[in-house]
Amino acid sequence: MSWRDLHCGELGSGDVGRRVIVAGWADRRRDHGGLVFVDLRDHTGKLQLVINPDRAAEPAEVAREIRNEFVLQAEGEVVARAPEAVNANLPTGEIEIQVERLTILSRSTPLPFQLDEDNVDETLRLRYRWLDLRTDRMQSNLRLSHTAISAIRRTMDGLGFIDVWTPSMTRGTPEGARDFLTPVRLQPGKFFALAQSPQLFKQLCMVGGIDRYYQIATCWRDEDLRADRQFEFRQLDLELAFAEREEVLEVMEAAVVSAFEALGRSAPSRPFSRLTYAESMARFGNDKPDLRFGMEIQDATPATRDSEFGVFANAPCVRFIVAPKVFSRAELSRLEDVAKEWGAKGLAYIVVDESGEVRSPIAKFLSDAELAAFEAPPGSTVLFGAGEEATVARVLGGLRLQLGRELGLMETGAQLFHWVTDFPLFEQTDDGGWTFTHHPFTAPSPGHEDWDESDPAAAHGEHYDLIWNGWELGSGSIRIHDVGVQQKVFRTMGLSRDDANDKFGFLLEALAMGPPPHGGFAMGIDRFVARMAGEADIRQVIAFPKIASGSDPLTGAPTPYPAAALRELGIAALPQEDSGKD
RNA sequence: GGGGGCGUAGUUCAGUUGGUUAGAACGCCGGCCUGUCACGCCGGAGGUCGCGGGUUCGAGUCCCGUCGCUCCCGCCA
Repeated sequence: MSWRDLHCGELGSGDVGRRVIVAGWADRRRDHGGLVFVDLRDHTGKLQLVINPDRAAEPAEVAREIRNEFVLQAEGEVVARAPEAVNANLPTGEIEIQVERLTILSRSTPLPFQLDEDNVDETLRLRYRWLDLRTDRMQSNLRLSHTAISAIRRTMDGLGFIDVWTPSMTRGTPEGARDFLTPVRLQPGKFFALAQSPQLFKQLCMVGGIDRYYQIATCWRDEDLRADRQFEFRQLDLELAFAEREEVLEVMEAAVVSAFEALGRSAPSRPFSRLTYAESMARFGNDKPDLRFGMEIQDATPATRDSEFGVFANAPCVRFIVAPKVFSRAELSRLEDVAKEWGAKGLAYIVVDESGEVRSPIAKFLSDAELAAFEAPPGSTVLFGAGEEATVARVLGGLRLQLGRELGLMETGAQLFHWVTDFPLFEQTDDGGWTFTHHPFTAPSPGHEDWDESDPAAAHGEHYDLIWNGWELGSGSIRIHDVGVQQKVFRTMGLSRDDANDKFGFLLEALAMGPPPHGGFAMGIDRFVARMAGEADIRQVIAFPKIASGSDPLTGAPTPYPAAALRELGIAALPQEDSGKD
């Protein structure tokens, strides 16, 4: 004997005459004094129960006690509603259950918030997440997440990948994000770190002959939380032996497309388009360009080389974007503030109004040839960046995105996926040293193996990012499988031989024992799913997320821990200083 | 570490240039109601206006501090 014969949303007019047992939550009770209606709800939908005291006296008594979110079991006949009583807004609206037996399986106190209320404070929702999970929004998000991830898993399975579990507790890597540390009783004074990613283990799987590895891997990073960042998150993590870049990209495209198809969405067309890092920086001002709109950055450096406008003539780089709007003085002043936040000293502009007339504080310095070079149609504004190339790119890239949002240019409904490739292998640190752009295991591009260790700026790596409408979904690379090259990368980073051996000795050893060429990828699954669900933050697709302050309002974690227990772990908590005092 | 926004019944919100008893809707409690589906009608309870201090005859409203939540920058190999 089971609690129910079928789900609430599974009944229809074809079931009329059946006698069924159903169970679920009381979504709403409408008590007419005699007749009582109850909407019974589960994850499949709602179903109307009718309790008629003339037909069933005992259920009518029970129905009086029902309150919102009581859990009920009802037995009765599926009956067709009279035509005027059909509810067209309800999928089960043509029928109802004429209740003959009604049982309250569990009761509920009044709820801390209404499940049908919009804009409920998120911390309150998370404090009572078990209630929030009952809402259509969360039901739909978690099911969408499952559908997408299942499809991706099936795709990976079909392509010959096997799911290999790698450790959560591993060795700390102080040069990455901050680690979550785990003390261990058997090794007092020492710590495991929670894995920031399975990177090294999946490479070791390749050395171990696994051939094709994947995992929906949980990763932990002790950094500030954001709308798209949690302490712990999942990534689709994969690695292929004997792989060239094209194979990795094909696998990722197949995975992404399969998720779209599983959700019944029109999938992005393959192959995804490509852009080099240099091209992306020049045309869009960043390495994760939003291609849903134009307003591309254009170069004016040659045209302004001999400009009478000193700012242009003296700048190593002059670029501009043309916005399709005539901005007012006040708007331009606000845009200048935006530009300054991105590092500009000011914002030069030329307004070309609807009649083609030019309005600009700098126009008098510009020759006709210069003005002609900007090609601004009537009804537009040219915005300039002048200075160091990196700053100009950042400023104009920032303005472009800001204006794209403000002018609604992004609202095209397009789902644009593309690759950014050919990243520099190294980038300069604040103290003048060099560090990896992606991670230290990325292979140099063919022909870039002989970089100058004191000035490696020109070296390109076999690194690629996957971008979706201006969001970085993930990144990957062909890895180094030559122990000498790996040692050279560590040297370029300023890591001594001893340091490298201490931290990554096991990798260097493995690379010395027959590593196959290999490469892979990692994609943020929660971010991907959040976007698929149309959610602005990943908390809405995670069952029990933390809030921005880094705590869990449901359990109250993290909590202090008894000193005696800490002692056993070989650690002690420092006393917390009063805020506002030294 | 820095910057912006928010904080008023259980919930979502309103609250005028500072003004005397802080409102609405939903929810909750009680009563009535046999075709509703956001059921309806009548009645009721429910507020340290986040907290502390200040200005003022008078503060939800102005000022200072603080706490909480949130978004962003830094950070996230």
